[in-house]
Amino acid sequence: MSVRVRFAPSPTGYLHIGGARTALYCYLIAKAQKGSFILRIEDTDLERSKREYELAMIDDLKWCGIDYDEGPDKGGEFGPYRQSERTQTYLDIAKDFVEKGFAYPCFLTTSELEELTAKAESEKKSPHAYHGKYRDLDPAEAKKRVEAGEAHIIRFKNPRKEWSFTDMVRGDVKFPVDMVGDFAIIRSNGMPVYNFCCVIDDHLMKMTHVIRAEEHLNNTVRQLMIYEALGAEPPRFVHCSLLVGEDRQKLSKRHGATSVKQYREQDYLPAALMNYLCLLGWSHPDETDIFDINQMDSIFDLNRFNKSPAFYDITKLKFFNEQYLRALSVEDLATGFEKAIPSEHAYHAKETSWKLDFAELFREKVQLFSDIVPQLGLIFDETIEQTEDVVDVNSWETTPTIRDYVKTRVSEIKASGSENITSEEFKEIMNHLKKELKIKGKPLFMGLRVVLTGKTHGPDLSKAIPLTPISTIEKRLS
RNA sequence: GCUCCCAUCGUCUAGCCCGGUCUAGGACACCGCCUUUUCACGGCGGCGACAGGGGUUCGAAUCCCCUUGGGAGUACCA
Repeated sequence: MSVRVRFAPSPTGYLHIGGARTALYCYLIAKAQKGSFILRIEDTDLERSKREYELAMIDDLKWCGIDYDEGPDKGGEFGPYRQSERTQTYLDIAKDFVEKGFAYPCFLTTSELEELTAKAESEKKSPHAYHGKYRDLDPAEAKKRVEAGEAHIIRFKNPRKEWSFTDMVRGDVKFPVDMVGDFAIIRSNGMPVYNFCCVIDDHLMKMTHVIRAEEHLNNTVRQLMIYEALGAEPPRFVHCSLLVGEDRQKLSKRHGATSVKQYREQDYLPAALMNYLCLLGWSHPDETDIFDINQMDSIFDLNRFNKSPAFYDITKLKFFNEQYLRALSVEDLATGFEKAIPSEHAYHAKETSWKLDFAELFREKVQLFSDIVPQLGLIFDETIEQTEDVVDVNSWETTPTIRDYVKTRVSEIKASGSENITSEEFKEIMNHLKKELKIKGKPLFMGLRVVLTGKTHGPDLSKAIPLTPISTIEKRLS
């Protein structure tokens, strides 16, 4: 039987970094086994789910390079792939469950439930100890009350036995009899609940593997019960490790940039992000770390998951991004810059050679700008448009001499109508300083750099200066 | 509280299943040197870990138990 794996996000926000990693794993496993990868939208929580998020998620997945075979916008043999469009299926099964005694209507009101939960807490009992109040109500009477229109939910009747399953990452996992109570499967508004829909769909859509993060591990016990009631064989479960922040807690919004969208906006390269994410909880058999996720084929082995939670470290992400940035062709880099070039450089940007020169210059210097490296737009500023004086111009005694001479030459060049200093002219300036003024070594290079850029490090001057408008240079000299 | 899961350098991890080849390997970060008449890249090197305690064994990072620590779940969220 061919492998079928699904990624089932809830459209309640933008695609999360953790979600992207899970999606990536699902995608890679499906690919490695030549199976199918399915996108299913779990939007049964009417209040929180929004169509715009669904669209944004699909868009982000596309940006990540994670392509699925079946999904809400693609269709497929087992659709629809949006749970809100499958409500009747769930309701029919719930009804069947009630008739067969696997589930029952519960008339507990929200306030009653709160009271019982508080009572359980004070008695140091498990909070679900009282959820089964209507469990043994006569079915005929329950039916009568439901038909009379009394508010109710449908609860699953916990068969109260021990459960266990073999997780492909965790190994054998056992759950005790009273781990959960009689949990809800249909809300009072008539909408079904996650654990119920998830199992029904995984069954109906013929999933062979359920791959998700460890936060769902405990849900498995409820799901196992539903599989049994359905008379269905559960799929293979793969609970991979959680992504955590610096406080070691589950990665969430408060940890900073945690949505894929934010990295897109900062121009991170998707291949770099995927490569990094792939290694957070999984290891390559060859112990290599830079690799193309699309060239893994059967290398992606689900026996290589690490069980412990992984810290999402942006410093290391930046390293991956740098590696990918360097590997880009000069042409691709130049294309990437196009949108980032400020209008005052428009005359430059028209020249392909200028763009290529700049791209090449940039590539050499990627590391230098590691803080802002992903942001091509800002790179431009850092490389060419350094405006702040961060260094004392007089830290070298030769600096004033250099500045005076450079000032004179720049005025001359400008007077001749040039918009920038050519490499030849720059070389002449260097030679003059060297030969006529006898300045050499560090004072020469650093002096020139400080005079021209106001900083003590940056790209090779002979390359950067010809790319800088003469007006910008003049401003710095004044 | 209860249940489940986890535990190798600061971080991501290899090794663990099938004990010896591990004075524990790689990568990020950090530090140093070399290269470059700057910075960076690159090369070389350094710092740096088997949570603790008991077993089992000739031998344990690897197997077993306990302790400690961390995390997740405990919803009419997913």
